[in-house]
Amino acid sequence: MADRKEDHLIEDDPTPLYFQLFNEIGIIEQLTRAIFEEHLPDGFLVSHFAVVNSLVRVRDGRTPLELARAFQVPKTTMTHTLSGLEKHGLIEMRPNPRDGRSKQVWLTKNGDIFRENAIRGLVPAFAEFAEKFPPDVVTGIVPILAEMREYLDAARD
Amino acid sequence: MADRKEDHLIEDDPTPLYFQLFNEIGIIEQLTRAIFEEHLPDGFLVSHFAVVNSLVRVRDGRTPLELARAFQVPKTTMTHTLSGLEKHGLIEMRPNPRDGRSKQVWLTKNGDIFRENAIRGLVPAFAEFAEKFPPDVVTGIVPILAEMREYLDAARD
DNA sequence: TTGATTAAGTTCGATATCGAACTATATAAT
DNA sequence: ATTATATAGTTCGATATCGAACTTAATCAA
Repeated sequence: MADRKEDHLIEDDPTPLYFQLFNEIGIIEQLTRAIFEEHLPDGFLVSHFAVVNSLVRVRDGRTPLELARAFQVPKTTMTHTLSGLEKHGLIEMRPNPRDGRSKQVWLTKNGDIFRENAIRGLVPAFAEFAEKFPPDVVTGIVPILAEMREYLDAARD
Repeated sequence: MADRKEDHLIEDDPTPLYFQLFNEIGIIEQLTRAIFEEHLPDGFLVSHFAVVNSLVRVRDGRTPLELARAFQVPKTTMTHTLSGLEKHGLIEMRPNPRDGRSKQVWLTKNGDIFRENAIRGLVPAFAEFAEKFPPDVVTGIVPILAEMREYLDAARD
């Protein structure tokens, strides 16, 4: 029979552990978003960069609704984000030839330059972080985080 | 001399790895916040719960500014959050006997009940999550996340 | 076809976040 | 003591997020 300490440990309420997990994640998100936005030109948010980056990394020509789903934001939010990008000339909205209700989002030359500058601006911050948390440490936790993200995403009905 | 593959690996640009880290964290935050708020009474946000929880877990009687610093939000945001909590009778604002400019935030009985109900409502969601990600897995990554949080917090000038 | 339903995107209204400016009080300097 | 400076909190204005309702076009049914 296990001793009392062990009994206590296995029966201990795990709730605070999960609270801590999501709390740490929430704080890191808040801090990194602030750092991120410090390194973007004035008036640009992470949401702007994320969309532009996705247009390069995945592909452009997607519809606003596809982008809204990719980022899991309401389509009204995506309308707003895209209008900001369009106003700054980083994207072009064209009619969707396959659907008269729809549009396509295309990256402009300036959009591409914006992304490259943004990434260049961020690399030093990453480098500093990487000194303290080298790639192998990050590689150790990213797969679990990705699993959690997938699980939570799927659980979202 | 290391072979080419290895050379490639050690010289490989780690930037995408760090992008992914913060991206996964950002998505998890977004999804868990949504889940969290689904389980709170209508009109309450994570920020409300977080403050009430802190008043129990740390202590009440702290000033709005102390709370703003604890959550790393501008004091104007804390004013807004506290006014919502006060309007619902979950906290009481009293003058600070040590400083005529300042106030103290005290939890009410209803605030305590609110917190207990909120936690009770969240436990099932945690339990489901815990089936897929048992405590030992979470224990494996929380310390690193906590270290990252501390580092980023300290780096914030 | 014609009419009904569904879907893409926008507009509108409500609220959260946050910086700048303001008010009132405390602290420091002389 | 008087004056200058700094601090706690609020108010105000700008913008982001997001749901509801709306417009227009596509699809489905008869």
